[in-house]
Parts: sequence; C-alpha cells; structure tokens
Amino acid sequence: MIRGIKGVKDLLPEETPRWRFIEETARRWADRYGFHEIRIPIFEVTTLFARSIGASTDIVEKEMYTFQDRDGSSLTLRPEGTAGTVRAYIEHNRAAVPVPQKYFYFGPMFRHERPQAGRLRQFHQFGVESLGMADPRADVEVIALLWRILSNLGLQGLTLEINNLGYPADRDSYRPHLVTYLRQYESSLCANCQRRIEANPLRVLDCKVPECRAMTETAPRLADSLSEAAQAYFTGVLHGLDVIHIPYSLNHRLVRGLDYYNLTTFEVTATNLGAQNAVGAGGRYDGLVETLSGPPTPAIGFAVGLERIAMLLPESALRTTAANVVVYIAAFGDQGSGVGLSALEDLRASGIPAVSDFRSSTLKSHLRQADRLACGFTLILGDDEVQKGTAILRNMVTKSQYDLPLSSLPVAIQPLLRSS
RNA sequence: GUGGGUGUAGCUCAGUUGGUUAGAGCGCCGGAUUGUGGAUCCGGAGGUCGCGGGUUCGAAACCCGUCAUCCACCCCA
Repeated sequence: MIRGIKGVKDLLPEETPRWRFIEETARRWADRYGFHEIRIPIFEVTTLFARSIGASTDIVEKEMYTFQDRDGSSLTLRPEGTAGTVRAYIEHNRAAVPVPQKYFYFGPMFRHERPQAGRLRQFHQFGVESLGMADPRADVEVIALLWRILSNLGLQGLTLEINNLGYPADRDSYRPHLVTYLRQYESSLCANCQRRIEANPLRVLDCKVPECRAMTETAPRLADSLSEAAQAYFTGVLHGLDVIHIPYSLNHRLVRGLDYYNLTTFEVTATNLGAQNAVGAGGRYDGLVETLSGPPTPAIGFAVGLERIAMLLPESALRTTAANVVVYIAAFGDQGSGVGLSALEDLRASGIPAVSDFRSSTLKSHLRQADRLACGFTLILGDDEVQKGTAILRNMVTKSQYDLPLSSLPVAIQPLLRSS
C-alpha cells in the first residue's frame, strides 16, 4: 500500500465542512476590513526565504523543503506566506498603486518538522499583509481582524499577547546589555540558551525552562532601551486596541522566530491545544520590503494555523445550516432502473439535489441507503410505476406518499419538497 | 535531530505466569418482512495479531531489529 507522506494529512469529506466554515468566516471578516485575496505560488527561489525569514533561523537552517530544478537552480516549498506576498508586491510594483495594499491568502505551507499535536509538515495558514501604512491604526486594524475572526468562530480560552520589539537600532543598543547580564549567569542557563547567548540572545527571554525563566525575570528589559519614537508608536497601538475594546496582555518575553519583525509583535495562544498552543501570530516588518530590494515600505501582518483552529472549533459552531432537501431515487427492476436514470437527471437539471446508489437492486436496500444518506425524500420507481406512468414520492420523516406523473416530475415534485 | 507511548477484525478495544480453533462492542451482509428505511430478534461474513528475525515442544504475548503512528523536547501557525 502506498501511504501518504509523514506529517501530510488527507482531509476527508467528514471534516471539510468545518474547514469551509473556518475559511468562509475568515474571508467574510477580511472582506469587511478591506483586505483582498492574493494567490501566490507554493514554491519560490530558495534565496527569497533565506533573505526574508533569516538565514540563521530554524526554519531556514533545517526545516525547508529545498530541491534542485532541472536547470540547477534551488527552489523551496514555501514555509510561510509573507515572503512570497512581499515578492509579488515588489515584482508587480504595487507600491505605485495609490491605495493601501491589503492582502489575504489561504494555502498550504511546508516545514520539515517532527509531527506532533498541532504540527504537521504540510499545514495550512490564513494570513493577511497590510503594506504601506506606518500608522498605529494599521496595527490595530490587523490585530482587530485576527481577534474578530477567532472570536466569531467561537473559540474559547484565547489570549492575545503583545509586545514591542522596537526599531532595529533599539535592539542593537539593548543586545549588549542583555548579553552582559546573561553571561553572568551563563552556567545556570539550559544548554540551548547558552548557545543562544551568541546566536540570538533575545530568544533566551522566550525559553520555557524554569531556571532560564527565573534568570531572565530580572534581566534588563528591551522596553527600557526603546527609543521614544518606538515607545510612542506602541502606546498608539495599545490605545487603539483599548478604544475598540480588544483585550490584550503585555508580554515582554514575546519574541518572534522570524528575523524580519520590528515594533509591534503579537500572538494569540489557546489553552487546550497541547504544547503547540499558538493559534495565530504576527507583527510589523517595516524593513522587509527593502531587504528584498523593494522601495521602503512599512508593513504588518499575521498568519493563523488552520489545523489548530480546526482543533479548537467547538462542534456547536457548526450550526447545521438547514441542509438542502435531497431526493433519493429508488429505481429498481428492468424498466425502473432506466427511467430512474432520467428522473435523476431531470431533477438535477431543475435544481433539485438528487442521488442514488446504483449498487442497490431492491426497494429495501434503496430505502436503507436513503436513510443513511439522510435524504428527506425518496422517489420510488419500480416496474409497476413505470407501467402506470407514475412515481411514488415518500416523505422519509412523515412516511406519507404521493403518486406523481412521470411526464412532469420536476414540476410536480417542487411544491411537495417545499411544504416539508 | 532526541526521548517516551502505542501497533490484534472496517472502527474502538480485551486477550491470564507463553499452552487447544485469537475474542467483545459497534459497524457490515442476510433472514424474520419474495415492493417500503431507522427499532427488535435470529443467522453470517470478516484477522498475514505492523513487518523481519530469534528464543521455545509451543509466541499475539518474551528478546533483537525495523517500519508506522501518537505525544513531548526543540521550533512554530
């Protein structure tokens, strides 16, 4: 048996309704906030990701699906959506379009990680990117959209955490202070964090090991090294969130894993998600467009993990939207089978959903299938009916039956379906 | 990449210190009802015990290896 690839899942028909519900909700809110859909390729030139995400990040160092094209160039399955979106923004000179460029996207992302609860190798994200506006209200707009979508889906136990990473210059002046502090207590940090002191000291703040947490509790804070401009900007964002009543909590430890973030960063976490508890996250990335050789462009965005949302989505959220009435065609016998095929087609042509199971040859098995398929009505069509030029419509709930003329089936059936 | 758990029927799982023919519930098929579904009753089908080796008179069980899967570390959505 050929199996699917490790960490890559099939979504069977039983689960696609909840995915459609999530996608439709996200689309609806994105539309209300003035974001427009963009569809970008699932693979790009490798250097795009290396330059945007950061060459020393885990994603780029050991998690990308990279392969050689036939001409020898290096391509990579996208591990996230921002890089490609920004590439498209630059390539199509969207900076010249005189309105804010606000995009959203859906799609699969690929990272070679060890699968576990809430983590797959092919997973799906919904994300938005707001390009061109260096205004705290743009941050508020993006965060509000994220919060509205998750709240509207009925997800419970969510927390919005937010932090200010400041400008690159702020972090440059802060980093030596932090490193000096960490060096003092190097021996009591976990092995990982000892390595991080050189590679990425800010990530030590995000470590979950209790000893490291205790150590960093009294570490110098980035917040104290921030420039006035960065502090003023962040104050503007928080004020905006207050004004529109989006609940948040400050988390000075919140450091994102991608290099391109600055100023506002945020993350929504959920209880009941296991170890991978981030549902969605994002932040401002004012330098990225320039890094990729585009014009200076402020920007902010987020991405949410659709698998994680699907895990959290309460069953009650999938309110059974009054399903279409489906007619089951129970056609059997030499003549009934043939007439049944045209009855199916006639109903469908007039907009009535109709199904049948062609394996069934007796009325009994047909009715059983109609029941399993939860069809509201069954059209019984055997040789006797064909002789009389009629068909019997059975209401599967009330069990009442009506004789209908075969010659005008769709017309005769309509009012009976509606009255149910 | 590292660590741990679990692999027995379509599904969820039992299976005694190693001992006859490997079980249950649900599901499936058929009959009671030869043209009327769900409920009930009766009957039936369905298993290379993940795979490969080893120990043993004898292995689903013990040992080694391997694969798959889940969870955690790490990392992240």
